[in-house]
Amino acid sequence: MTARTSNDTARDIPEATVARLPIYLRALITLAEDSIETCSSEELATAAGVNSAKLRKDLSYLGSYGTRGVGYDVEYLRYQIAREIGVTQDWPVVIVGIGNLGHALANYSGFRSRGFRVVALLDADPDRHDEVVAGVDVRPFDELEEIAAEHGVAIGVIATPALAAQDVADRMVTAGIASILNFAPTVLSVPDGVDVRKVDLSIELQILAFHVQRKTAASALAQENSA
Amino acid sequence: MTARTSNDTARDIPEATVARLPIYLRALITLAEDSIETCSSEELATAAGVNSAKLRKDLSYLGSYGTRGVGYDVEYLRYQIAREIGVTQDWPVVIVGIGNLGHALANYSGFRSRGFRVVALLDADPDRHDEVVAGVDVRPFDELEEIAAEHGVAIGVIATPALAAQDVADRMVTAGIASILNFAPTVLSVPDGVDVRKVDLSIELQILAFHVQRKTAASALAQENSA
DNA sequence: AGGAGTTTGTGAACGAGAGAACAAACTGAG
DNA sequence: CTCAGTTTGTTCTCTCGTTCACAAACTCCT
Ligand SMILES: NC(=O)c1ccc[n+]([C@@H]2O[C@H](COP(=O)([O-])OP(=O)(O)OC[C@H]3O[C@@H](n4cnc5c(N)ncnc54)[C@H](O)[C@@H]3O)[C@@H](O)[C@H]2O)c1
Ligand SMILES: NC(=O)c1ccc[n+]([C@@H]2O[C@H](COP(=O)([O-])OP(=O)(O)OC[C@H]3O[C@@H](n4cnc5c(N)ncnc54)[C@H](O)[C@@H]3O)[C@@H](O)[C@H]2O)c1
Repeated sequence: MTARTSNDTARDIPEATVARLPIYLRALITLAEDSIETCSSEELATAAGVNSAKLRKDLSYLGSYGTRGVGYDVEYLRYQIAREIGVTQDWPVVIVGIGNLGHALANYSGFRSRGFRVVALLDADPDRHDEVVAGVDVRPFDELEEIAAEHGVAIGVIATPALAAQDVADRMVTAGIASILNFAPTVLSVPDGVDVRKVDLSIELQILAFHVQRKTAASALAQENSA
Repeated sequence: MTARTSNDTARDIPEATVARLPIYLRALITLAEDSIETCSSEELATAAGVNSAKLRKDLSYLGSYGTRGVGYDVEYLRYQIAREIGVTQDWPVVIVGIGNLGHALANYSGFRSRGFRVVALLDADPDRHDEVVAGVDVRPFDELEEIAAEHGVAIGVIATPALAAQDVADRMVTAGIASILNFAPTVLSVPDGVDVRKVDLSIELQILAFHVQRKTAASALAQENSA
C-alpha cells in the first residue's frame, strides 16, 4: 500500500498557501523586470503585501529554495513557483458566454502572459457566431465536447447568465473539464473531483458595503456619545 | 469609558461570516422568486452551497430570526440580512478605467439590482470622454473628487492597468473613498482604515491550474505504481 | 393536555492558519 | 580562523473558523 516513487517529497501544500503562490509569482516577475536578482523574504513579502514570516512558511512547503544570510534568487524562485503551480507551459482554456464579460475576458492579454491560452469562445446565441474576438472566432456551444477533446482543455470559464450556468457546467463536466471558473452569480453543483472557483463582483461590493456601514455607524455612535 | 447606546447588541460578526451573508441573501432572493415563504436551515444551506450548521451559526450572529421546529421566514430573513449588509438602499459607486473590463462592469445590470448605483465612469484617456456607457457618460479622471463629494461616493472600483492602479487608489483615498474594489493585478498600499478587496482572474486560474496539475500527477503516479 | 417529531441556536471539540520567536546556516571583515 | 551580522527554515502558541452534537423551543396529532 501507498507505494511511493523515490522523488516523492510528501508535500501537501495548505490551500491558503496555494492561493498566495500566484501573488508571490507576480511579485517576483515585477522584481525581475526591475533587474533585481536577489531579495530577502522581507522585501518579497512587502512586494506581495504579506507578512514575512507567512511568506517564509509558505515557501518552505515547496522546498528550501533560499540561502540563509542571503535571501532568494529571484529568477530561480520564480521558476520554482511557476513549476509548482504548473504554469511553466500554457494551459488551454475555453470561455463560454461571450457577452459583456466574455468579450472583456477574451480581449484580456494578461491571461496569455500568465500561462493560459484561450483556445475557444463559445456562445449559444447564433447571432454571436460570426464574430471574431481577439483573433478567436465565436463558435456554437454545441462544439464544446469536440473542442475540449481536440485541445485537451482542462479549464473552463463560465460567463453566461446565472440561469444557464448549471447547464454549461454539466456539459463541461461531460466534456472532461474538471476545473471551472464561474462568473455567474449562482451556486454550481458538480460531481466530486471537479473543482469550481467563483468570482462574484456583487458579493465583493456587498462585503465592502458592510464594512462602510459598520464604520459609519461606529463613528456616528462615537459622535453621539461625545455630545 | 465605553458608553453604549441601549440598542447595542455587542455584535462583532466574523469576517468569514460577512463574506457568506451575500450568498445567503442571493439564495433567499431566489427562493422568494419561486414563491417559497419558509425554509429550513438545511434547505437554505443547500441553496447556498454550505453546511447547515455553519449557516445556522452564521445567522445566529445577526440575531435569532428563525423559529424552532419551523425554519426561517424567507422574506423576513432576506430583509434582515440586507439590512445587516447595508443594501436596503443603493450605494453610489464610481468606476475608474473604462477599457475592456470597465465597459463590462458599467453595462452590468446586476449591480443595480443588488444595491449599487454607478454614478460615474472615469478615464484618463481623453478619447474616451465622448462615450456614453449604459446611460452614464465617461468623464475625465480629474473630476473624481468633485463627483465623489457631490454623490457621497464611498465605494470605488479600479479597472485601470496595473501601473496606474496605485495612483488611482491614492486619489480615491484623497477624495474620501475608503472602500476600493481592485481589478488590477497589483498590490495596493493604502492608509489604515481604507478597505481594499481585490479580484484577480489570473490568480483564480492559476489556483485551478495547480489543482489540475496535482490531480493529473497523482493519477499518473497511481498508474505507474499499478504497472 | 401530552407526546412524538422537527428544527433552531449554541457549547464544545477539532482543525487550519497566522504570527512571534529562535536556532541553524550563511557571508564577510578582521 | 573566528566572530559579528544577516536571513532562512521551523517550532510553538494563539486566534479564527468549521463541524458535531444536543438541549431548548416549536408544531401537529391524538
Ligand atoms: N458584465 C459584468 O461586468 C458582470 C459582472 C458580474 C457578474 N457578471 C455575470 O457574468 C455573467 C455574464 O454577464 P454579461 O454581462 O456578460 O451577460 P451578457 O448577457 O452580456 O452575456 C451572456 C452571454 O451568454 C450567452 N449564453 C446564454 N445562455 C447560454 C448558454 N446556455 N450557453 C452558452 N452561452 C449562453 C448569451 O448569448 C450571451 O452572449 C452573468 O451571469 C453576470 O451575472 C457580469
Ligand atoms: N479585461 C479583463 O477581462 C481583465 C481580466 C483580469 C484583469 N484585468 C485587469 O483589469 C484592468 C483593466 O483591464 P482592461 O482589459 O479593461 O484594460 P484596458 O487597457 O482595456 O483599459 C484600461 C483603461 O484604463 C484607462 N486608464 C489608464 N490609466 C488611467 C488612469 N491613471 N486613470 C484613469 N484611467 C486610466 C485607460 O484609458 C483605459 O481606458 C487591468 O489592470 C487588467 O490587468 C482585466
